[in-house]
Amino acid sequence: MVGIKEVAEKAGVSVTTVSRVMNNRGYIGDKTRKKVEDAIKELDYSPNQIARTLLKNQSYLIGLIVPELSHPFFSELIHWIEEYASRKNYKIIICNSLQNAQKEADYLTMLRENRADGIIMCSHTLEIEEYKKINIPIVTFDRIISSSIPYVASDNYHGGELAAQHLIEKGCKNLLHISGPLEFDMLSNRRADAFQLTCSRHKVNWEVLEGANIEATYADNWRFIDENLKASLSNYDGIFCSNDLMAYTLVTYARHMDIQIPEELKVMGYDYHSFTRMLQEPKLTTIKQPIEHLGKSLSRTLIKQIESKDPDHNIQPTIYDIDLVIGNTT
Amino acid sequence: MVGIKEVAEKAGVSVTTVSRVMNNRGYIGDKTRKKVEDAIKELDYSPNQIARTLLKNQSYLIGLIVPELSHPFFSELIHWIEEYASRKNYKIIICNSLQNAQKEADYLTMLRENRADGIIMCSHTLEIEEYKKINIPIVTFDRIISSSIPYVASDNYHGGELAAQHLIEKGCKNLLHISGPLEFDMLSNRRADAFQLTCSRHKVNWEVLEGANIEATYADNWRFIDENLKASLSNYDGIFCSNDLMAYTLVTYARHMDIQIPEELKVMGYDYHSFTRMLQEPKLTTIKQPIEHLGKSLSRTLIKQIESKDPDHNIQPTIYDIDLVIGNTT
DNA sequence: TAACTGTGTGAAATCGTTTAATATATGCTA
DNA sequence: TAGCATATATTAAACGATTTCACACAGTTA
Repeated sequence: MVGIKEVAEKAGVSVTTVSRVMNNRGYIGDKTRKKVEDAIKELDYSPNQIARTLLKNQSYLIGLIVPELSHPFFSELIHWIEEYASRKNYKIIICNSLQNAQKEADYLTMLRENRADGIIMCSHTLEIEEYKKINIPIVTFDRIISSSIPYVASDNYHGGELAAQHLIEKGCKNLLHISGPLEFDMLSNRRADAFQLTCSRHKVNWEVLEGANIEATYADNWRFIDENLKASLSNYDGIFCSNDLMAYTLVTYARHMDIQIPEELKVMGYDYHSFTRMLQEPKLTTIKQPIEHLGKSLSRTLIKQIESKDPDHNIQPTIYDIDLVIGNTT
Repeated sequence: MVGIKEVAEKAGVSVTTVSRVMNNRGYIGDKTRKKVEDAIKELDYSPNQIARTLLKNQSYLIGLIVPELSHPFFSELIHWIEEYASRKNYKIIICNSLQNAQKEADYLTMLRENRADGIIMCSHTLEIEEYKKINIPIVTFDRIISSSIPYVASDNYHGGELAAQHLIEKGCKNLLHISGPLEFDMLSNRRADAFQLTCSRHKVNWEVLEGANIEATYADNWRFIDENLKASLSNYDGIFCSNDLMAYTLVTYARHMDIQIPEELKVMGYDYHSFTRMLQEPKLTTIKQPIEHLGKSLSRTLIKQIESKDPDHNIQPTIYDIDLVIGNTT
């Protein structure tokens, strides 16, 4: 591929002059500019950004690590992350961790070696120390890593509260929450906290069951329900699932067991991503995450951090409120 | 960030020696190796891949251009593209064209300037000439650009044929095909070709209506059906949609019009991606694309092309067969 | 006329690696 | 003792851009 040298040669000027024309810097005579532009066109010259990156130490590259990119929630989140980033001229390298700690660590190493300008972490399988030591601007989704690393999240506590309140208002007396895995200290765990507290406050029976995993298919969810709830399902009159896919599975499972939804059992989900919006029957009652805001905010927060001279400036967390979407399952 | 020079200084050797230790090249004494490794560890040295890329002219970067990354078909395709590529140590830059020609052209320029090793094109809004002149290894999905550019696709013709045959076998006499936009010469247009031919061969009435767009939401599809088929819907007893989302919308629309599915109208989709697999009611009859094979094959074909010395070697197209998945809408 | 200002251009250093060419020391063989 | 293979480490050029500094020339000002 032709470089700036060939262009300079063809135009009969120095490489400095070509660089000047390309970047509109310094004085350039009209005739010289013309000569250079002609040479660029004729040789179909394309400036080598790699060389620029090396010199300037700025790659305009953002690493995006997600637990599963084909999950409807994350694919939608990625959409908005990319939308904002591309408008600001940043590129996104997509890293699919599959919740595998080794893969996640490898991706971090790769991003560091390739001098990514920043990292958006939506997957959290490593210890906090691992993230702290990579020394690249980071913003996390749904997890607090340290006070110097900003995070973006929706108001999970409020989400859990709204869900419990809604079920209670609808008359439920025996509630169950099927939560995500609680082992890592993620902010989505606040849904379970709020759920418990709200139930207790209203003197309503409650239980929590861990089992709503991101990577689970319909069949996985079905199996989980069948193994853990087959016998006890009729004990509950309201179930709040930590994601819509589990809620959907539960609704069809319950119907299959001849339990009337919502009369005998009310079911709520969480997310309201493209799958749920598309779904017409049932229309799930769920908590809507502001995915567009979350995605854009992740990009915005990271880029602001990258471009601010003062590294400790603006590391405020951003928390978006959620909405209750009422369907016909409650 | 520390460079190889600082490491060399700390270890009391030359940069060449450090480079040798890193890459296991040439002779290195045990004591020297130890000194270097200690220095690397102590300084937390991370080799700069950008510099390597500049020198070797190999970025291990693949540009992936898709029309809409949050669409269930493409997000699943991306999953498998990434899966294969990451195993071969390639990185994926994700480019969401949104079917916008300007955005697509900008992405191509960006990938060229960043010296991507190759490009996977799943979005096709530009003229063929534009793709030919970028001079980077390309593989396309679902479109033939030139005889020197390999493509991967599923057997769209067979898909259209199977769909028509199935509806005919089920007794349909008046068929409609809601196709994708036919303006660009994409291989998915073969579905419409095969549909027409198969109908004609079996002496069955048929029509084709363009309107199944990738970016369409449920509401968009509903509006399309309402505007174009409201009056004529009862004229048909079988409709083959070019994607599952349109088929799903159509099923709910028809039911809303009190048309019995499948008794009065049989509906088929195309894709069988995660949304359709998750969906329990209706269970769509559809044509299953082998998304995993398609994604891996896109990566494999591109990487083979990148790594082969002979640039004209192995530009065979790859075509995967499809399957009929029978649900309860036919 | 000397100093200054505005305009236009080029040589060379720099970013962080790899690698070909070269140097040096050691031990072995003829 | 020269010749040679082996082992180890270094020097310097290269990759393709940007940028600092230097310089040349023309016109203006004091």
